[in-house]
Amino acid sequence: MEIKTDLFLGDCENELKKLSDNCVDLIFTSPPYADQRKNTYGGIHPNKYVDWFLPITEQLFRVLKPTGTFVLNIKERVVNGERSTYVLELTLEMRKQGWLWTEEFIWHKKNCYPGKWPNRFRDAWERLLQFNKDKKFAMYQEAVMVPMGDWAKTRLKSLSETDKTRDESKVGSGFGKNISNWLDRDMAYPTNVLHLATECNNKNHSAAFPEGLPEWFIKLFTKEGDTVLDPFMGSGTTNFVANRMKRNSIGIEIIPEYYEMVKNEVHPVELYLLEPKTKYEKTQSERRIAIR
Amino acid sequence: MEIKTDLFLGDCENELKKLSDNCVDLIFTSPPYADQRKNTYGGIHPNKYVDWFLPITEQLFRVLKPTGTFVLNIKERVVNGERSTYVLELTLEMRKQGWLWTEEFIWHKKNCYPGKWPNRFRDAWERLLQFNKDKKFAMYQEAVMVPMGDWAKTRLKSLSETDKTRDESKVGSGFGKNISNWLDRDMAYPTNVLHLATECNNKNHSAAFPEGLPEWFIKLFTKEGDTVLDPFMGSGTTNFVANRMKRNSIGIEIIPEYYEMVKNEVHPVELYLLEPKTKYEKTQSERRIAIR
DNA sequence: GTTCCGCATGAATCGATAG
DNA sequence: ACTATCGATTCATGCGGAA
Repeated sequence: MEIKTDLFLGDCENELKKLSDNCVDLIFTSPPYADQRKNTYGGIHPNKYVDWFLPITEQLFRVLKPTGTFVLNIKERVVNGERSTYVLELTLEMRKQGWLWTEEFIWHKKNCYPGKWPNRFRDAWERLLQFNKDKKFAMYQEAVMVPMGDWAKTRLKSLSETDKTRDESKVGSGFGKNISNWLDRDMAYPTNVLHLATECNNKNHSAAFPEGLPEWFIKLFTKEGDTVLDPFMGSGTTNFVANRMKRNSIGIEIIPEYYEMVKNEVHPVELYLLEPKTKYEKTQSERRIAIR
Repeated sequence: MEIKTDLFLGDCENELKKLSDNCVDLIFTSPPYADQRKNTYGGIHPNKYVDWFLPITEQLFRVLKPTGTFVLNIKERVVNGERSTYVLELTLEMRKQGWLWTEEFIWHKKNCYPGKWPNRFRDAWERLLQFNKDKKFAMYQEAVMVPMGDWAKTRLKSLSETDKTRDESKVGSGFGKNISNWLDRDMAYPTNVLHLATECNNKNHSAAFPEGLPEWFIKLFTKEGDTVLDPFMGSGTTNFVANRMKRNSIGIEIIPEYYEMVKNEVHPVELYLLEPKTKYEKTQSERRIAIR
């Protein structure tokens, strides 16, 4: 099976228009959060965020297959002592576009950013909003099952050592209580809470999320040979993981430095490049170059 | 210190009107979830939920002290394959009433019940929405500190140079300067993700949440002698915990069976009853009976 | 080979000060 | 008044080198 990685350099909304309808099985992305990453992405004001994002979700709706899934990793920031509401508003507006808000997964960030404030604790979670076009969508639950033999170990591992210490310090939390219920099973299904640490010691590139995050959703919502799209590619984590898992992938990035970096790191045999017309003066079909 | 537990039997909105302004330090409650089925307890249709709840939150706003906090335990149900949006809408509408949406805590239900659906995993989390009247509110962070991770033990031996230089070089957020402040620290501040198991072995009453949940928020947002309100008392978990923790509490319950059950279980010395006027034909002040 | 231990760093937030 | 910048504060993790 030949696996392709198509990379687009340019504005997300514009580049998406070059994709045909119903061609993507999974969209997994983490857009720039409002007023964050100002130094790189310029920062969208919380009040403008929904207006900025809706034209993009409209394109995403178009390119997603009817059986496909859109997973949006996002978290609202604190402004003036209060959580911004743009994620809530965005969800409501996306439903008006036809999206179904199927589920909300929680990414529990085991090693969240430190800090202390008089009225707030550390923020240790982010949203993973699942949207679909149709009530019927592809889902391969078995692919993310946890082997039962390792269940206790894995489950305990999912709660970090620190969490365990804290559990034991509580009275009667009895974590091992229900393990006996599972002894006669081989595999267990996971829940909608994911326990993952952020990757903070990656020298080359600092990804917004760990590889385990897209990996889990790629397993769950696609099979080999399917196509994964990340319209805010960044350092390309989604695309690298998709490639490794034998899924085709499409990445869109507006910052040339990131685009170049990903382009150079994707395994050449499996890379297709689509650069802006202005750069090479080629037609769209000509611009699809397979490097071998 | 004399600790009182005031119980009201009746409709939540009506009973709340009997309370004076700014008299409550913490509101902790888990309202009946929206339900399509009619004629069940709390069988409010998802489409009507916001309209039904807003008059109640208006009263809650009135009775809460300016320094007080409202913690709402809620989770939207799945209706027709989709998550209902009433919690999102409620949050937005409450802000129009003057509430500040300060924070959203996650209750990770470690032992949620097994189950299998073709397009959905087990729901292992619920929201704990924190609302305030003012940016300044009472918060006792030290009361909920947790054991620090093991890393601290080894960390303290070294006092490496980088810890100091990082601050001097001013590279983003620093660790450095005041390492001596926490040299002997063995406790850390928690995050906004709570790991608690549901209580499944409670014979008498099936509580919506484990005692650890109100306990944590009562520790965090009140001190001894303060007043806690649960406008949807149910089996009285909030009130029992508050009482044990030497906080006054108020409970409102519309179902007589629940009301009677809680009334009989609260320690008599500390119980004040406020029953509907129609039942005993007494004035409000007369109805305040201390049983000793 | 394990285990241990040092270490960089991460979608942060608040309050004060400056333009 | 209103926005922009800056300093102060704080944990946990996985990697890699050492024991």
